[in-house]
Amino acid sequence: MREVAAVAGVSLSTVSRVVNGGEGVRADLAGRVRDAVELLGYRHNVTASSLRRSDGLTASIGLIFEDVSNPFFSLIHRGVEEVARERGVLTFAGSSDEEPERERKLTEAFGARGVDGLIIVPAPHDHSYLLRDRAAGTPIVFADRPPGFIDADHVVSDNAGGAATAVEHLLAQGHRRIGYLGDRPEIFTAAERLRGYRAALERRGIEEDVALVRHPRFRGEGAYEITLDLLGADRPPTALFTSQNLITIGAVRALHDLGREHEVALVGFDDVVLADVLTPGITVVAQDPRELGREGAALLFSRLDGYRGPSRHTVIPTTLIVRGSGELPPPAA
Amino acid sequence: MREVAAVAGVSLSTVSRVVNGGEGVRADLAGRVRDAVELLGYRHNVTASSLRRSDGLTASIGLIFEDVSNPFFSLIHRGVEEVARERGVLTFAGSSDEEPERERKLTEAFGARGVDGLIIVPAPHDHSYLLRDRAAGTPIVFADRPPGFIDADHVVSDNAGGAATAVEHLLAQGHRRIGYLGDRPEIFTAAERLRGYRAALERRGIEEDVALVRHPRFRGEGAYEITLDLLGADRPPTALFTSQNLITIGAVRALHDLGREHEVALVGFDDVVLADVLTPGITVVAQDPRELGREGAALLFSRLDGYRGPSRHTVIPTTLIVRGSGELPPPAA
DNA sequence: CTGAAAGCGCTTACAG
DNA sequence: CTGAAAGCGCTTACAG
Repeated sequence: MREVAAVAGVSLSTVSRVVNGGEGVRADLAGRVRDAVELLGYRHNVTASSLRRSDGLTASIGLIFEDVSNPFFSLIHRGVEEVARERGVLTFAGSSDEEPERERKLTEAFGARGVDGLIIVPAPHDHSYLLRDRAAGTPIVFADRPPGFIDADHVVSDNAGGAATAVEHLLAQGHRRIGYLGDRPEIFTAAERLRGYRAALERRGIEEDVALVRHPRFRGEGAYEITLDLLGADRPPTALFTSQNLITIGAVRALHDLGREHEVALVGFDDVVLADVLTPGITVVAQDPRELGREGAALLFSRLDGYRGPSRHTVIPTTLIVRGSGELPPPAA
Repeated sequence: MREVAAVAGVSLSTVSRVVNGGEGVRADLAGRVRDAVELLGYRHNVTASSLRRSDGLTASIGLIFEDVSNPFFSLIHRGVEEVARERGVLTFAGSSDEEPERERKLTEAFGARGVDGLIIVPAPHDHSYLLRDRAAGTPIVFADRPPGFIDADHVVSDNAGGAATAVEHLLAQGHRRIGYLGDRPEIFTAAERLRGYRAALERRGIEEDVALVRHPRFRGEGAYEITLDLLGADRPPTALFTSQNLITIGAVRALHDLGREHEVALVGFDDVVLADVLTPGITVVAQDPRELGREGAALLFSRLDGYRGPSRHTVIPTTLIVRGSGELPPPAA
C-alpha cells in the first residue's frame, strides 16, 4: 500500500479511501491510485484491515459440521455459501466428528482468526462455553439440531412432522403394524422422528408395540440385521418406517435379499440417490439441507446487520416423495 | 494481551513468549501468565499475530472446488482437512461453479486473507494469473485435474488406467462392441478416460466404431436418452462403459426401464451409492477422492516445509469393484 | 531470562 | 477533498 501511495503520489489515507470504495476522493486522484494498484499488482490485506477497522469485521464466517464430506452437511455448506457469497463473505469449514472437544477447538481456532459469526451443527453436549464468544459479539446460529443447555438462534427440519407424514402415509394404505428403525433418541433428530411416529399412531388410536421400535447399533449393518429379525418374528410388521439415510439403505438391502421388496412397504426419512432406479422405487420424506443452510445464514446475517431481539427457531418443512415402496398395501390377511 | 500482561505483572514480550510456546521463560512467570490468561478468558488473535510474525503464516489454507456440495469434492475436502488438522491448519472452502471468473475471485479473496497455500480443482482455462501469487510465496496445488497453461504440483486419479481396466474387464467377458458414454473431451478427466477406452480396444486390435462413442449433453437425462438410442440402433453395443457418475446413473435407469439390465453389461467410472442393492449390482472402477485430498495436502505442506524442487505430478490408482453388471456375457449370437 | 521500543499493513479521527 | 499521526493486537531484534 505504501508503494501504491508512492507511485500514485498521494498519501496512505487516500489509497485506503480508494481501495475501500472511494467515497469523497477527487476523480483524478482516484484514477491515479487505481492505475498504481493495477501496475503494482497490489493485493489488499483484509486481515490487517480488519485489525484497524472500527467494526473489526473480517468478512468471513466459520462452519462446523459433524463431517464436511457427509452429503447432507455439504449441502448445508452450499446453502450457507450461496448466501454468504452475495455479501462477499467467505466460509471456513471444519469437521467436529461429533466430538465436543474437537468442536470446541474449532470454535477457538475460528475465533482466533476473527470470524464474524459461527454456524454450528452441534454435537450433543453442553454449549454454554459459547456464551462468552456470543457476549463478545460473535453471533452464533445452530443448524440441523438445537444447542444443548443454551438458548440460541437455530434452524432445523420438521423432523416430527415429516415422520408423522411418513407414518400417516403408511396408515392410509391400510397398514397397522408399522416397524420403526431409527437412531437412539439421545440424538435430537432421532428423538423428534420417533415422536412423530408415535403421534401419528396415537391419532389413529393405535397402541405402540414396543417390539416394533428398534434402534440399530450400527446404522447400515444393524438395520440390515434388525430388518431380517423383525420380519422373521411371530407377528411381523407389514410396513417399515426407517428414520435415517443409512438405515433406509440397510433395510432396503435386507428386503431385496429376502426377495420381499414387493410385499413389505417402506418409507424412509431423507432422500437417497438411485431411490428411483430400484424396483419398487423408495418412497421417502425428503429434507431440504440447502434451505437449512440458506436459512441459517439468513439468521446469522440478520444478527450482523444489527438484529438484537430474542433468539429465533426456524423449522424447514419436509416433502413426501412417492415412488412405490410406500404404496404397497398390507397383505390381504 | 495488554490486560494479561498487567494482571500477570509482566511485559507484553513475556506474555507473547508464553502464548507462543514459552521457550526460555522462567517457570513462575509463565505460570502467572497462564493463570491470567485463564482468568481473563484471553483469546489469542492469530490474525494480528501473523501480521507481525517473521514468517507471516496464518495457519490456514484455501480450497476451491467446482461445488462444495458435490460428494466427490467434499471427500477431497475431507482428505485435505485430515492432513491439515494434524498441523493445526484450518481450511477455507469455496465453490467456483466451474466459472473462471469466480475461481479468480476466490483466489483473490483467499489471498487477501493471507492463506498460506491454495488447493484448487481447476476450471478448464488459463491459470497463468496464479503465477504472481506463487511467485509471492503462496504454494499452489491442483487436484483432480492439472492446471491450464502452467506447470504446477498436481494430483489426479489414474483416469486413463482406470478406464482401460474397465474396458479390459468387459473385453474379458467376450464383449467386442462396447459403447462409451462420457463428458466432452474438453474436460481433462473425460479426455483421459476416453484415451483409456481407446487404448484398451487398440491393445486387442479392435477398431473403434465412432457410432458407439457418445457425449451426452446433459449428464443424467442425456445419458438416459443416448442409452435408449444406442440400444435401439441397428448394430447395438453389447456392453457399456459409462465414464462418469451421473452418466452411469442415467444409463442404469434406462437399462432398468427397458428391462434389459440383465442383458447389457455395464461398468461405470466412479462409485455410486446403492450400487450393490440393485440387481445386478453395478460394477465400477472407483476413485479414491479422500486420498486425492490427502496427497494434495501433502504436496502443499511439503512446499510450506521448504521443498523448492520442480513440480510433482502424483497419480492415485483406481480400483475395480465387481458387483454383477460388468460380468454379464455378450448374447450367444 | 526480561522489558522497552519499533513496526507488520492497514484505518480513522483530526486538522487544514 | 487531502495528509500527518496515532494506533489496532501482536512479534521480535536489541540491550540489559
